[in-house]
Amino acid sequence: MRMSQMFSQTLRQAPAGAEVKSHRLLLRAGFIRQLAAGLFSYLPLAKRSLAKIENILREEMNAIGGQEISMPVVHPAELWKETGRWYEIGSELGRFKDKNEREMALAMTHEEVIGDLVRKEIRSHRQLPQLLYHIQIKWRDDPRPRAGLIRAREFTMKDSYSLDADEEGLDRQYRNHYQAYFNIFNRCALPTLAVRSDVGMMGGSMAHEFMYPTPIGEDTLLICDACGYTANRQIAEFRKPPAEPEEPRKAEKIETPGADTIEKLARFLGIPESKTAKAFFAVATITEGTEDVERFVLAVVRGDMEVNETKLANAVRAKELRPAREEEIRHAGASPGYGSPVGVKDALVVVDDAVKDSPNLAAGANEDGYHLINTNYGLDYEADIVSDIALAGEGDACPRCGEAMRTTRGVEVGNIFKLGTRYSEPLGCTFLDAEGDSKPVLMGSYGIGVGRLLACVAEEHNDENGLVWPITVAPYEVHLISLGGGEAVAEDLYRELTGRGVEVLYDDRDERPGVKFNDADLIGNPIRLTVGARSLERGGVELKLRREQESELVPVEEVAQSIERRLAALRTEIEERVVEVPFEE
RNA sequence: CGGGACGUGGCGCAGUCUGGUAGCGCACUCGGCUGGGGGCCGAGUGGUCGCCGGUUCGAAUCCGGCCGUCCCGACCA
Repeated sequence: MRMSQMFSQTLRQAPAGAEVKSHRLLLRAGFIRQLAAGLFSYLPLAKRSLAKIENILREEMNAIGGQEISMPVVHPAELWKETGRWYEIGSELGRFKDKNEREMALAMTHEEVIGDLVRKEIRSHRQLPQLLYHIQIKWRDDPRPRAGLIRAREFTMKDSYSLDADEEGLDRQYRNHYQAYFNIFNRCALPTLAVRSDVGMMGGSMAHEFMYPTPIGEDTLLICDACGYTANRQIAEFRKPPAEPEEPRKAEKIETPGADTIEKLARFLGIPESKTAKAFFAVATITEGTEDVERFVLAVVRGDMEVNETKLANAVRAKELRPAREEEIRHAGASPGYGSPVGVKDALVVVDDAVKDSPNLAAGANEDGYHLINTNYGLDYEADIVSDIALAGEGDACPRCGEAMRTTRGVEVGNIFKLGTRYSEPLGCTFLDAEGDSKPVLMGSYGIGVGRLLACVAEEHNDENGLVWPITVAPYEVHLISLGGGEAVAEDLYRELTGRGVEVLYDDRDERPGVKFNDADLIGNPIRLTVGARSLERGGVELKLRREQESELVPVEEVAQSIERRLAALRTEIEERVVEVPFEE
């Protein structure tokens, strides 16, 4: 491609509002343009990089038996009503009516449509297993799009769906994806971690998220460097520091004026926070039968811990969970700042397992200005549910090996879910097994955000001058610059290299050298060739890797060979990153 | 949805407080010089100042409403 004819232009300054590095650089280098919040156009450079990523996705999906299909972006509402998601999902689902006033949905994901295909096509266990995938646009009306391509409203996703007759088959497909995803991210030179995760709106029994660790990430991860345990904070477990064994004493009400936080209470009583109980009030939306009801939830953790709202929501099987308002708390007979399960009515009481095993805790008396000392689970109050509902944090002990864990932030670039029968049952996706019994198909779903992946690669590979693409994702392999006196040789080289199948971006513009060098650095193709009177006098063409400082002088007639050698080396480097990864459950 | 900020040529911004006929840098066009890290000189093109309404002799500027964009939070895969 000749830059004199290329549609993309570089920008000296990034538009205001682009704060994240990848967003700024992709904008500045002419890869993307924003149309509206969370909506982007992909210019030629981005389109080329995306095509490369998509090909990697295809290769890895095909390698584990995937077959590519394509499903619509617009779906009839009926399908989404069948799985219940039409009602479960809020404004994030795009809805509209067609000209006949039929309700339609914009695809957020494609479980419903796959399910519809499966129930129409799959009848026998002989047709299983299957792995179908497509690369398609999704619409999620995110309440807050941000960070450019990292969180867009319209985005392209590779999603695959596995269909199996039994648990072993589903497990195999899940593990295949686990490895394939590492291969994909390694081939894109993007460091990632697989972490155990919450199943969220997808439903199902097991899920992993593939996280690119970066401070701009929106998720918090817990990592144990000693044994390799990794988990999203939403579900991360940890070993809770055990309480000192004591004989339970009799609860006693005492005056604690102004001690409406755990910190103040502990200081007032002269005890550690671990000797107190913390109450958290929430209202959960729970589906009972066919109805959604709101339940008041009183959660209790030990004073030295925080409530994990995801764990709490899962413990009560809530569809939604929000903090309670003061009047709701008072209505239940509790008192904000002085709350505990003792004496509250009409509350779903959830107690963290550590509270159950910690004797003689100071807890609220449900009366402003008063606490109870020496409360004991089982003596002073009971719970509807005892479960782990505590939030893991920096330094907490690993649930597996007990070593201190650390936290880091991450961007989710992919996820894998064992859906089981979450969709096949409501949609009636059944098959006849070898015994002639009708059984629901076991499904898995596996997603990778293509644009987000591109943005993460950009986020990882850049320097103060611009992007530094890995060879597998770069829009072009070679950036050829002609300077004064080098035009004729550059033209010849451009013809020769493209003739040999090398992807060359050729800066044939009448620009000053500084402009050309800066644009080359900004765009970030891996190899730069510079031809000018000065280089020719010294005996040839300058060859420089984007990521390195020094250039090498190559005689004109050896350039093609030299380029091919360099490209092969860059590819080998990437291939060496692709290794087998042990499955961490 | 809660909090905050911003909206002025393609991009980055000033002007708004204190109302008086819209400006700077970059980009773009033409001419000339220059020619290995965003160069210089000269001449130009381009803006209903987000939209609607109000106040006023007069509104980018003051007032009200709306829309849009970004950031923090809530939410979410």
